Amino acid sequence: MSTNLFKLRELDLSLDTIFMKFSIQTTDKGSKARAGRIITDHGEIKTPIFMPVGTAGAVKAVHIPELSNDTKAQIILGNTYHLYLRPGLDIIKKAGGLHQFNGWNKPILTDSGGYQVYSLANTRKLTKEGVVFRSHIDGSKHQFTPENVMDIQRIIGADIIMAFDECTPYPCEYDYAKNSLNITHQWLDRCIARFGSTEGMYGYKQNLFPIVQGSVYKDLRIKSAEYIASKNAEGNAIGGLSVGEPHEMMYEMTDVVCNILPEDKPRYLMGVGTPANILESIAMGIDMFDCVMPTRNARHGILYTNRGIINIKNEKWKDDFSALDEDGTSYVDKQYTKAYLRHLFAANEMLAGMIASLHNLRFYLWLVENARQHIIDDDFYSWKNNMVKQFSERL
RNA sequence: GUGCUUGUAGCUCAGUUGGUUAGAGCAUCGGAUUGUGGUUCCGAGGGUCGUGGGUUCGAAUCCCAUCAUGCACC
Repeated sequence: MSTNLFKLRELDLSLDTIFMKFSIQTTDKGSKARAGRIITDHGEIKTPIFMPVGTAGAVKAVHIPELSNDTKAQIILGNTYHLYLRPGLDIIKKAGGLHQFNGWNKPILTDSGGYQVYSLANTRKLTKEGVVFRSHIDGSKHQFTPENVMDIQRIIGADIIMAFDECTPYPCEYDYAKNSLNITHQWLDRCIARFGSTEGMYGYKQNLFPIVQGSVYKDLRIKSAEYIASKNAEGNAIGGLSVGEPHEMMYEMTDVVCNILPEDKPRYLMGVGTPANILESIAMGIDMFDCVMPTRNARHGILYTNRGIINIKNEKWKDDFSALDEDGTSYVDKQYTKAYLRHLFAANEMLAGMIASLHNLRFYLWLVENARQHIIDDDFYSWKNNMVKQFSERL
C-alpha cells in the first residue's frame, strides 16, 4: 500500500466524492472525441484509453513491470467467469483481492462473465434467475445470477465492475434481441440493488457500469441507451458489438448510443477492436476500449505498426535485419530485428509471443495516447483519417 | 558372396482382387482471429510411386533386370 493511495482516498472522502471521478479536459472541434481523466482509488486513467485484457489475472506473456513501465498500460481487465472457475473465490479472497494476488496496483476492470457464458461455456440455459452453464475447464455445473455476479466481483475487487448482461450473437432475430434486452435490463436493476446493498471488501471503492445491448436494431439500442442513461451510473458501456456484424452497423449503433449516453460519464465500447475501429469510435465519443486483438494476434505473429499490419511469420522477413519497428516506442522495437522475431516464431520459442505482445500493446497504448494529444491539439479528425488509411496497408 | 526385407510428397507412412485426376499426418507457404481455452480454425503449394524393360484396354499394385536400404548367414 503506497502513501499516495492513502492520501488519494482521504482526499476523496474530504471532497465527499462517493465514487470515482471523471472529468473532460478537452472536446474535439471536428468530432465528438474528448480527452478526459478518470480518478479511481488505484490512480488516474487518461482517456481515451485502451485496456489490455488479462482474463485470468495475467495479461498473457507480459510481466507486470513491463505492462506498467514499457507498454504504459493504465488499467487492465480481469474476468469474472475465468477467475471464479480458477483459482476460485476462496483463493482470491485469501490473497486479499486481485490487485494483491497479481501485484498490479493500478486500476482493474472486471467483465461480468455475460460474454463468456455466451462464448465459452459448453451448455447454457437462461432461467428467470440467471444462467446455468457448464465450465469449459471441467464440465462442472454453475449458475450466474445478477446477485452472485455482483458478490463475485466484490470479492475479486476490481475498481470498475460490469453489470451481468446477455451478449446477443450475430446474426440475431429481432424478437430474440428484444426479449434478451428486457432480460438484460431486469438483470441490471438486480445488479444495482445488490451492488448498492454491499460494499467493497478491501477498503477502496468500486464502480458499477451498466451495459447497453440491443443487437443491430436501432430502436432497441435507443431504448436501451435511454434506460441505461436513466440509472446515472459512474460510467456506461456498450456491449454486443464487434461480434461479426459489418463495421458500418457497428459504427451506426455506436453513434446512436453515444448520442444518448450522458456526456459527463465515461463511455466504454466493449471488445473493440482494430486500430481503425478504435479511432473511429473515439471520434464518436467513446473513452474506453478493451480487446484481445493486440495480445492474441501477437501470439500468432501479427504486428500492428503505424505504417500498417505485419505478419512477421511471412517468409519475406527471414533475412530482414532491420529493427522490428523503426517508428515503434517500445524497447523491443529497437532491441530485436524482424528476422530474429520470425525465427523465434518458427522455432516456437515463448519469447516470440512475449516480444510481439509487448510491441502490440505498446502500439495500442501509443495510439490512444496520440489520439488524446491530437484531441487536445484540436487536429484529431484529420490525424485520425490519415491513420485509418495507414491501417489498411499490409506490409 | 548368398538369402530375406523395404523403396510412394521435405519427413513418417496409407494405398482394396490391377480400374477415374495417387492420399493422410507433420513440415513449408498464405489467410483468419474484436467484453482471450497461449496447444485454434481455413486454404495453398509440393510426387516421372528408386530406375529400366515387360504383361495388360489399363500398373504404385503382376513379371524380369538393375540400383539403393536394412537384417541374417557365409
